[in-house]
Amino acid sequence: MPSQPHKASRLKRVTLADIAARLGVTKVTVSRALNQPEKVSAAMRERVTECARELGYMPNRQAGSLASGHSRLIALLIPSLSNAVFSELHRGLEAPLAAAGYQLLIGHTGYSMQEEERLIETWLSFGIDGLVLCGSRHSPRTREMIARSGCAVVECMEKRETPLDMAVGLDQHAAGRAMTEAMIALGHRHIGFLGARMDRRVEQRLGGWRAAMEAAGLSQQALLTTDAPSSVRMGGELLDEMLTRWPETQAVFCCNDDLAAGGLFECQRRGLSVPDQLALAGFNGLEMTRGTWPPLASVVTPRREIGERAAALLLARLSGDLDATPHGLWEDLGFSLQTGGSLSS
Amino acid sequence: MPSQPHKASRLKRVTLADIAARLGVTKVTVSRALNQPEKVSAAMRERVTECARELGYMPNRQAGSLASGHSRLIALLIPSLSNAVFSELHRGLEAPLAAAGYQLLIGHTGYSMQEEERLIETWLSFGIDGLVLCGSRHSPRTREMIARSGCAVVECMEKRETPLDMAVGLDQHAAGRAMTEAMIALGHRHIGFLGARMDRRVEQRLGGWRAAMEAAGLSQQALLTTDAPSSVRMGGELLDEMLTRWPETQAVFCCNDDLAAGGLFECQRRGLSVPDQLALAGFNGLEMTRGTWPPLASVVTPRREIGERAAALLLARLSGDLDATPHGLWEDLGFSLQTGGSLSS
DNA sequence: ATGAAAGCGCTAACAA
DNA sequence: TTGTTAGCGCTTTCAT
Repeated sequence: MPSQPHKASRLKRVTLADIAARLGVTKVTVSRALNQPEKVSAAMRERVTECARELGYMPNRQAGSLASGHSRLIALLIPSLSNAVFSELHRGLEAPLAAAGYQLLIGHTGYSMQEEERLIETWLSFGIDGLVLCGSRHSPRTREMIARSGCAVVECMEKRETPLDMAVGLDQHAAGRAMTEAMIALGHRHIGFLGARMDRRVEQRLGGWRAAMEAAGLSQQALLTTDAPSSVRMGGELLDEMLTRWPETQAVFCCNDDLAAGGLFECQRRGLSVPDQLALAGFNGLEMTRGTWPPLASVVTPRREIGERAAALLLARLSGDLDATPHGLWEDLGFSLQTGGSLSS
Repeated sequence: MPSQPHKASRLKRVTLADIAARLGVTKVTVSRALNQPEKVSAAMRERVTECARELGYMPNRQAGSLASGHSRLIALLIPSLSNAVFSELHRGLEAPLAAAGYQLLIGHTGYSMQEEERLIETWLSFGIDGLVLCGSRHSPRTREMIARSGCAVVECMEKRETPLDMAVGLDQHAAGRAMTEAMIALGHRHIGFLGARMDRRVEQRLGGWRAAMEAAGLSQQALLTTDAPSSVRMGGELLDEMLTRWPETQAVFCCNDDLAAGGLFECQRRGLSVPDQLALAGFNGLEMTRGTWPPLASVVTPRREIGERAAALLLARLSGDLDATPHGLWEDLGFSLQTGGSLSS
């Protein structure tokens, strides 16, 4: 590694040894006073904390982790920073993990398995104790590294019959099917599907739409997908194309709420009334769906609860409650439908 | 620290020593073959990489960092995970830092100075080499820890006359003023301001609105703010209240695009035509503003460029180009106005 | 309640 | 090109 002139200019680091020397005790005592205060006399505790404060001591956790073999670090890998779904997953994880003394790291994969692999390699080499992943698609090397490391893992969001270790989420296929069935039940026959950023979860939702349409004997013709990132604007463009190609369309199921919001704006642009002339539904039930006009119908997914449950599983695993949380565990947290609004008045 | 039964169950870690023993050389040689391949014979390089692969070797970066004194880790602290502004800042940082061999850590402060302090303490104790912060408000302890550590720092987004080290962003006050002046130039007299999540940047934008209104001799009465998080829904609620209390309002400047989008939906709910009956503007110029109908007027901020510039400054500092990047440096990357659409047809 | 010794896995500086 | 010697700062035993 190259030299680092900048750091060279800093003050010398204060270490346990400095405190120990100043107090005429050994490093062990100082370490205990700071990390296991009950194992040290009240007087000593007092003197050590006072001196640490005075000198501006900051522990070196690299050294600590190296010596102890664990870091109290848990990494969360999310596909997208701007997708509110993952920020709510994060919210669910953060509090319980922090309460148990774990620090949550956030990594950004950009929906790339390769980037996921790179990040996991980095995190593992920094000694993380646990890992939270989104989805169930991982490279072979990712699987191998995780297995070797013995790191606790939870896979989130989608159904996972054979998890790497533990998994918690919902059945995206069933959710897609349920919403489509609701649309059919409202009397719609020409129901289109709009999908962007076609990752596994979106494909599962699409599968649900297909299953429902097929079961009802309806045409699966009005289908438009793109691998490009999902966005409000993309929703408008896709809906425009759909209405141009299949003008008979009565209802559109969008693979997420951003797309559906864009669809809502496109309807305004065209002067189409929602839901009277066109019914619209999204997926995830983000906060936004209750701020649009009309309110957006959507499949509400328990993102935050998934995070909370994932945290609980991780903590159980890390604390050694092995029997209570069997490997291969899969928990289904379900979903619910938010109808009305953009679907029916 | 508590015991860790889970990790105990894993395979023994493969270390440099294992490879060295197997090859009948010393650890140093193996370390060199892996990290400074040019310092070792081609044959040796070959044997080492092969053996490392075979044994599934994964370096321990805690040990490496501890020994070398640097980690090649840079932390980015963002106030909100779901705000697209910060995800684009991240995007700007990521590529250049990765290209230079640095790993970017993401931390989430939730707009809390205290959480920022806690995170910085954690990251510093894990030996980060650089730090990217949003904004210029930091607790005294945060400043002190950063100073002691000698860690390179860039403060992003807002104007900063006296940075901790380096800063890059834009003048939020001037941006707020410019948009307000544009609204005035369009002939509007009753211009309201809507603000949520009143952090420093939003306060500066509000200050810009005030300055422009005052300069034009207009009333600053139509002002509604809340400390609650910003959201589409909140935008609708605030606009509803504003139009109820000040029915004469002709134009509304929202402190960000989410709020403005909510305002757009509220106008639909009320059957108000935008911009004919009410003009609307947001702030940031997110992708979304080009997906609404009508397209949303907004102040376009160079978030991505700020990230790229921050990365460049950090790398310059870390590589020792001290003279080229003076401490106390502040770079203004400006802004631009996106008008038309929701502001005027 | 405190200490002594040993070592976590790696890299830096210097030798050969 | 490769090896030797010393740590980095902390936490573990195991003693006392």
